[in-house]
Amino acid sequence: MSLINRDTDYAIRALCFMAKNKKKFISAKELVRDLKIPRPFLRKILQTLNKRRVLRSYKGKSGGFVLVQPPKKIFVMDLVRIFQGGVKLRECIFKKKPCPNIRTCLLSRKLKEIEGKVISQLEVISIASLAGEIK
Amino acid sequence: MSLINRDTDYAIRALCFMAKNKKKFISAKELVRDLKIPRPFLRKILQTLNKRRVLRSYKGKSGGFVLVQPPKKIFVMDLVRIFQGGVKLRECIFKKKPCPNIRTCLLSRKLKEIEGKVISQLEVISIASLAGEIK
DNA sequence: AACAAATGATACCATATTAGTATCATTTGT
DNA sequence: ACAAATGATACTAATATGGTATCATTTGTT
Repeated sequence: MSLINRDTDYAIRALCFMAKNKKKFISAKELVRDLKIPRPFLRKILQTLNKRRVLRSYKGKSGGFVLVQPPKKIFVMDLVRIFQGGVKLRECIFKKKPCPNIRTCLLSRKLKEIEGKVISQLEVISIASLAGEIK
Repeated sequence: MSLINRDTDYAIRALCFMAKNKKKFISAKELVRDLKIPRPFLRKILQTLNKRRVLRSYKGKSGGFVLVQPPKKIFVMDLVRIFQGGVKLRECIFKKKPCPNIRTCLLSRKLKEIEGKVISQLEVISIASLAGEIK
């Protein structure tokens, strides 16, 4: 029931590393060395971040990845959306039919409220705030 | 990533039903008929609720289950604890070693905060509040 | 005393999700 | 031309979850 899965987690770490090295291209190799994430796995994540334009990738020798936006403007919630499709704390068990139970729906309503609060909290955690070492 | 799994969900429904029929013993049979939950599955849930003394069971012909406490005093968070072991929105990926990353731990701290808020919200949703039909 | 109707305990299976791996194609600086 | 980088995609393994099946025990009723 983790709010954040491994993809998101690894993405956050990679982005934090990059936030502190903004000057140059960063290759998957460097990230693997620093973050100790399995290489093919990290590459998949970087590719996704590229497609979703959080990063921009450059092929070829001495290629790598660069942040597209400043770390202040990248939020944990963005990554949760990319890698987990958002936060859904309440999937209705009856996916197709309308809920047969009023009670269930009362519960749903309350869970939706909680969900909204969680989302708005994730929307203000920036990569910058996580990357800061001393602060 | 649902906050509530099926066990908890079914338990809530069963308890809501019982909350409205407090007078007599209620058998698994009746609950199955009303709730449309697979029988052996519901029975397992009722057994757990009995062990954790949310219900009390009575064997034998015309036996069944009774609520031990008033519905006002049974909270969704109690059931989440029973069936899901609580709410853990952040399992540290590095279970054994201490986290190698400061950033990860900064994130952990923020997620813990969110988790605490979620828990306190679940702690005030009572079965009574979910069972009420017209209200 | 026997039987039926209820719960108790427990072992099992099937499916979906998740984590992680492997492979080959494409691009590009030197 | 080659090496070093990313792009795309298919596959495998482990774990969690949802659900089923079976047999034992208890107890009211006749």
